[in-house]
Amino acid sequence: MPEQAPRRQTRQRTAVSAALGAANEFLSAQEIHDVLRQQGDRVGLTTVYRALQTMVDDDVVDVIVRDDGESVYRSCSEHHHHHLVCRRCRATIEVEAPAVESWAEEVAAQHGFTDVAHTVEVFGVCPDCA
Amino acid sequence: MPEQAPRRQTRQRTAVSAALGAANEFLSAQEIHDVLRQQGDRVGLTTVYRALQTMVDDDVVDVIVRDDGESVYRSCSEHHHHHLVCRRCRATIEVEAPAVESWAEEVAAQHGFTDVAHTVEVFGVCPDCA
DNA sequence: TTCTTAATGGAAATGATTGTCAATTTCTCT
DNA sequence: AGAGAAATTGACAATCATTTCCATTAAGAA
Repeated sequence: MPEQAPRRQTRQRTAVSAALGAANEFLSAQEIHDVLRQQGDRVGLTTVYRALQTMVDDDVVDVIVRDDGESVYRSCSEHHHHHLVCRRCRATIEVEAPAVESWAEEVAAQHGFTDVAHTVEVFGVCPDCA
Repeated sequence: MPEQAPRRQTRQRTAVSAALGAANEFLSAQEIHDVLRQQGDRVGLTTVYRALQTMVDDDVVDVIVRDDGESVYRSCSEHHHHHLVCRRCRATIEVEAPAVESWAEEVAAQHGFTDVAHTVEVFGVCPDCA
């Protein structure tokens, strides 16, 4: 199952990766593009989108689609996890959800569903913003 | 907290509501618009969007944003619940998630988060489609 | 170094959703 | 029933994130 896609190391991809690594929150493609520009890294917006997409495919970056439909990205650890996100400052904490994992399996099984996946995001206001 | 917005009963709103009630799956605004048109109900697309929005505000309709960023709607029961959705035929089942509720509270509290909310959706392939 | 092909990026296209605003309709009040 | 204020409608234009195009550039293997 290891789908080995050719992936060349370019200045642009490195830049996107670095920007994402420096941030501790979810950023949109456009925000990343702005950050890079302010640093003097000239990278096409299209390229930013493409870089993010490949990183998502490679499972080194997480995506969530916000309520307004915009996608936001964040570099992540490899193992399965979920997020606790501050709706004010956007600070993000990765959390484990063993209870949820088993619950999802169970509910799905109960109804005869297979090939199960799930999305879980928790939103709130962090201590600093409260 | 009861925000009593004036809501007039119109042919269009009734039509959207009925279409949504008849379906047992999440439909996009455009799909609802198509369904109505095929029934001979001539309703403007803009109006469909607005009707759905008010219904969401009134908590009689659920929305979820799909991975591609498109919003899909479904009439729902009043109480808090989550969804088990077939990724093939889109059939949807409302499920309770007591374990998840408490887990979310707990995790949020652990990190000092307040004003907590969460989203949970489970996807899979239903028995009929498997 | 040369070659093959992935990667880039600016501009144009796409597609869902929202804004505009004049015309229409609901519903309350008389 | 009639009048009138305010909500609603709908065709079209405008937004805006994301994608497509495609000619140019650059990465990495030979």
